Amino acid sequence: MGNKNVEINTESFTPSLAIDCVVFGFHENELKVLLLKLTGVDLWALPGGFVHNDKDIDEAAIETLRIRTGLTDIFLRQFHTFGSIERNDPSHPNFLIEKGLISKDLFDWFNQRFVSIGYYALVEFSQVKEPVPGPISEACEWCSLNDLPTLMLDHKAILDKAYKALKKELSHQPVGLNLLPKQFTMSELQALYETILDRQLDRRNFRRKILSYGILKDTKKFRTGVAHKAPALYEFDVKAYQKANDAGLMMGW
Amino acid sequence: MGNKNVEINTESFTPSLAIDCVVFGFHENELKVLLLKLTGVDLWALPGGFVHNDKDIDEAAIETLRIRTGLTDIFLRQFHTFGSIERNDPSHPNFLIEKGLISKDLFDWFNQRFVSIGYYALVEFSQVKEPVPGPISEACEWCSLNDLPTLMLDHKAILDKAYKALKKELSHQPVGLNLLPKQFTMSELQALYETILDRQLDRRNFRRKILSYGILKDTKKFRTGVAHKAPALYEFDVKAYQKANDAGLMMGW
DNA sequence: CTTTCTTTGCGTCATTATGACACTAAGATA
DNA sequence: TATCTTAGTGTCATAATGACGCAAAGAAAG
Repeated sequence: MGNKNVEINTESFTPSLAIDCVVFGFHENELKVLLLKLTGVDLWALPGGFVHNDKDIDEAAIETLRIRTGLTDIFLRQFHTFGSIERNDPSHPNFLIEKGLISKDLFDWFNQRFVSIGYYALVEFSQVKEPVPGPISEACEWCSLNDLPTLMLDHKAILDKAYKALKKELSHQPVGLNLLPKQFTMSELQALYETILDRQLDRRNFRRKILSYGILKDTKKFRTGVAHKAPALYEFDVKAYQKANDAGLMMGW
Repeated sequence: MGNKNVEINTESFTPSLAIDCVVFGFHENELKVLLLKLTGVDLWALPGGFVHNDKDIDEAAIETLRIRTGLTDIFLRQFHTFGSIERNDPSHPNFLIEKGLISKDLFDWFNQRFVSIGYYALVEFSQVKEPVPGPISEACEWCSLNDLPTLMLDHKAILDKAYKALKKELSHQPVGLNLLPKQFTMSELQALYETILDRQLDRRNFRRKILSYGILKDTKKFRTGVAHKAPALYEFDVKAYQKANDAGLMMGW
């Protein structure tokens, strides 16, 4: 079962090191995460990978994202490194072999102690047309944060920590450019904030505050064809957005 | 020169992984960092260490701190993992051997690619009586952040990032309990904040704000014997402090 | 075509938080 | 006793925030 697919040149990887990516997307007013379903088992995993000996760890994250989503130039943030000893489940390599996910010659590699560097990514949902599974997995899908399947090892803990980091980031940096399409309505932007913060916000106060940052550009266009009054379409003013991002703190939601 | 001292059982360490600690202290209105001076060279380094195969990475940081300061129960935060490929200077192991800092049989170990997990620690300056150097170093001293010596490899970058992280933390969590003695005056607390933020604060507004958080307890005692009006002594209300810490954000300095 | 309903866009108002600054009291020193 | 410096308290104007009202723009229903 798919052993042939798994060709890992373990020689070229830095031992003990892994990276895991929590890829967030926003769709239908829900936060989604990109997950891989292990082949033949009802277990899911975060997209991840190993670190090349002669590459930055950031490169490993970028490469993982490219492989799964096809996207380069993704918003990425390292948020935590996971290195507790319990995360290293000694039965895990056996499990992988039993399920035919890896071949026996990879046992030693997977039997190491791994420390995993966690990254989270923000991507525009619609840009990821067909996420591709890896050699160990049979599916790569967006899963709603509110309805997650069972995750491998400590991946649930990693995901939770990433979500917390994202929540925190939202209070200091204008998140949104990376999660929304080019043009969007005020309501859509607010929905994103409400979803991430998991809290209702007053419509009018939200508009006042977000506009006061001066990072939005009114496109003078309107979303038509939808019910009710046609809402104005906004874009991010990329220049001002970057400036606000560098300046940092604009907190308080 | 001191080769005898360096006995590292590299077998028991997780390969490729190192940890570095940025230990902050506050003394005479200055932020200090604990640094080690390499033996016989005018180069300094952050206290650090390797990770035992069967220990959490956090343990490695705790152990490093214990060895250098004698303190257990230290405030510790993982803030970033450094894994760029440039940080791995291939001439570094040679340098260590040339200077007699390590013996040749350790060459292979030090010649690996290392990824370093950065922690910062906050300690009460006076509690660290006599910081102890390691096998590679001849001195362990507090150095003022404003007047740092030349640091090894990318340790300056690590230190800078730690300082930034501390600054950020200050806006969200009540830092101070760990950096000040049990009892302190309002001015001393303010000086700490001003030092970390590197910015002057209005005396009266600072008092109002910090008191509004309800994390301070008036001890009803006064610092006597000093010049001018005797200032009141405060303590942290540990319970309220922890609560504020858990609740998170109270931002805005 | 008119009414109804929902969403958008703009605004008000009271409360709170913030920054700037004045004044008095306490205690050491001259 | 006068002087000087720091501590402690308060004021005031302005900015930021939270709660909420209302009219206009359409789509849908009658």
